[in-house]
Amino acid sequence: MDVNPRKIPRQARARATVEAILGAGAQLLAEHGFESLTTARVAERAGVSIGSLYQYFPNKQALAAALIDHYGEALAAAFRQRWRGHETLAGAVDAMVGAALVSHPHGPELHRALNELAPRVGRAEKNKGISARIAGIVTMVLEQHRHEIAADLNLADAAALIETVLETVSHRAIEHHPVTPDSASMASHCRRLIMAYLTNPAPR
Amino acid sequence: MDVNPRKIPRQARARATVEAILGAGAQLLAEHGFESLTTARVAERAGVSIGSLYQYFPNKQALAAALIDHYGEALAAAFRQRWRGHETLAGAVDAMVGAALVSHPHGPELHRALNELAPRVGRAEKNKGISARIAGIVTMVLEQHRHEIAADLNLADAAALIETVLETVSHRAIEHHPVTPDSASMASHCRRLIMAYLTNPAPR
DNA sequence: TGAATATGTGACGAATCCCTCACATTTTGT
DNA sequence: ACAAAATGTGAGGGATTCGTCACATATTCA
Repeated sequence: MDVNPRKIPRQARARATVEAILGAGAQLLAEHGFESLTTARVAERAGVSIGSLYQYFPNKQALAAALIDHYGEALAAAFRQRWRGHETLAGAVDAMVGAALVSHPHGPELHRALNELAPRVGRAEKNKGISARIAGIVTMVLEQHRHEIAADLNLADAAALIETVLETVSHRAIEHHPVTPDSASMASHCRRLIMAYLTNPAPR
Repeated sequence: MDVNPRKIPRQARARATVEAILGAGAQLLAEHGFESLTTARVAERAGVSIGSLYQYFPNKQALAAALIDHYGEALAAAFRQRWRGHETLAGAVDAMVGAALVSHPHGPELHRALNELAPRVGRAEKNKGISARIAGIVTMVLEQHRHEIAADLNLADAAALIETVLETVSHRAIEHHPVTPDSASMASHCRRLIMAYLTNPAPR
């Protein structure tokens, strides 16, 4: 299945069309999921004709892949800008948890939908790459506070685990998990979880 | 959308038919996801006619809901049987992590697919209920080792966080996350994460 | 055994969806 | 200004899907 763009927009008008299509696709994907995402509905919401959509995206999967690429980059960029300049490890962890809890620039539904979608449109690696980049950022932050972290902890492994925890906990917090009292408490427990893990050496 | 079963099977033959339909549905859901799950394909894989399927499930959503109920219960039951009789907190945590890493009695794909599916067929609460029950089991385990756990930690909150971590980490470990070296290392880090969280009081 | 009930079948109508194509309109470049 | 290129349009073909219905077969029970 060819997933490459059929034609690149040259005029400003065409770029606006593509933007409108991507925006409409993101909205509908977040609202109703992929199985009820139809090319006709996307075109309608975008305010363009179905023909215009197929001029830039050869098929429905290509549209989905474009959405994953477009909003995945936005997510990683949003995360990168939130961890700079913290003097202490506690401050950096605070920032990371805070970032995870708010860093869904286009809503958690869209984030989840794109995650589910990626492996079905040949973009599994792309999405894993985003996670890996965020884990890389976390690794860098941890390195800056190496002296506060248990010496026997491998930073790359720890960063991968923390990235996983951050992503999921943020999802759960936002969807009001029944056993989770509220987001503030969740964030506080999450901070404590990560700090305890980082600063205490393995027992025995 | 009515999601209740249309008719309950009375004869053994009918029960076998329903079982075959549920089994086929689970297989296809895990293999290809919900958007390519068609009633005709489910019936074909189950070895029954399409008409038989519609005798017990009024529509496609009802079939999905039945799958969620059926396999959700199986998951909770599988988890409950793995935590009994551990003398130490470390042993209990080991057991929980191990359970999370293997307790997908019908494969992680099915588990993920059902999780994604629940909110779209009126079963969001059901799935949250399963998580809550697992969190409740974790709470009981923690209570049995109260003396080994930091006194200022609320056990219910901690259990909710741990349940979340266990579920996601197991997903990631199985799908071979790139930055995760291997499952064994993942499990070891996961144990350390949870133990550090539980046994160390909040700093300052 | 025979009637009543339960279960199984699969062709088919109605609805929906993906995508194409012939053509209209706008913009660019000379 | 005018031709060439870029962009936009939407009806409709071909394919797929959901769910029904009239009928066949199997089981139960008196």
